[in-house]
Amino acid sequence: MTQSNDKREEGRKAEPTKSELEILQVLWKHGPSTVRFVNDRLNEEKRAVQYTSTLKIMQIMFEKGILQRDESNMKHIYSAAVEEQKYKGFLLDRFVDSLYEGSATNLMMQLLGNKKASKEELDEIRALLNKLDSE
Amino acid sequence: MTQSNDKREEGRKAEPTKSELEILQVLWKHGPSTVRFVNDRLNEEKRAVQYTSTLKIMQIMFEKGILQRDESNMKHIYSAAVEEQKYKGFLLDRFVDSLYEGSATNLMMQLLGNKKASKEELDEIRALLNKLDSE
DNA sequence: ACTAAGGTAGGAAACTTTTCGTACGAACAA
DNA sequence: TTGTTCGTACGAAAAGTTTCCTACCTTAGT
Repeated sequence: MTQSNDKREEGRKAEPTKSELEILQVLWKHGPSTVRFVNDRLNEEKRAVQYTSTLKIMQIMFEKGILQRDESNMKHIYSAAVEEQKYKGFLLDRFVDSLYEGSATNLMMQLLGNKKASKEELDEIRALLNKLDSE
Repeated sequence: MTQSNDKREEGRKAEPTKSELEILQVLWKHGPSTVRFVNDRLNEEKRAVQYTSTLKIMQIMFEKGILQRDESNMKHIYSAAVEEQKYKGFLLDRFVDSLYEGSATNLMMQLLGNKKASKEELDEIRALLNKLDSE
């Protein structure tokens, strides 16, 4: 056996659905929260969604191991079980693989050509490039 | 009325599914093709999939306006109705919006920090940056 | 004319994801 | 104690996606 048993399956967050992603964003942004809180944020920032719908999805995510929860109180407190940067990196890799044949550069090209980046952002990127270079 | 009627709805390719994306890739890469050809490519490069399954999905995509087809022959010739760069740009925007709050820079940071880019790629990016700067 | 091969079309079935109705428990105010 | 509010849990319905079975048409070979 390697290091992976069937207890948590660290690496297998195969397909985060759109809803799951929205919920993760809220938890990453605001930290551990109740279902009520998450649902309110979704309704404010995204779209109308019923309380029990949010609850259901969060329960499912909990079962999948994407979320953790503290059940010591009646109001369960949920939090992301996956690290934001790691997880986004994982999704990014998949995205790059599926659309740009795995070439981050291709994506960059597209991004830069897209006028999505302002002057300041370009400078920022340049700075980062230099920083990476000197390492 | 503006210029949009209900005939084609240019802008509304809401949710490309995974399968749809795979098919688009094939068509972008190889140009106008028969269903048979696309299906063969999918089976070679991706995964086992039945001919009629591919057919079905391509028919649906046609109805959605994502694909065009030439029916003058018995063997319909399908092609992408959406431009590769434009469409990928669209998907990229959505991706950036949903994961990085619309900040391309944030994404870049992640990308560069991810070691997904090699030395040569970094140089390439730098070159592109300079080119953009002088415009 | 007949058959075989290969194509399209349509619909049913299987899965997955999302939404919601309902039941029920705990906390609290009157 | 009783009623109201707010929470969880469960399960079914609804919607979307994917797969595949079947019917039927066209072409080419015999």
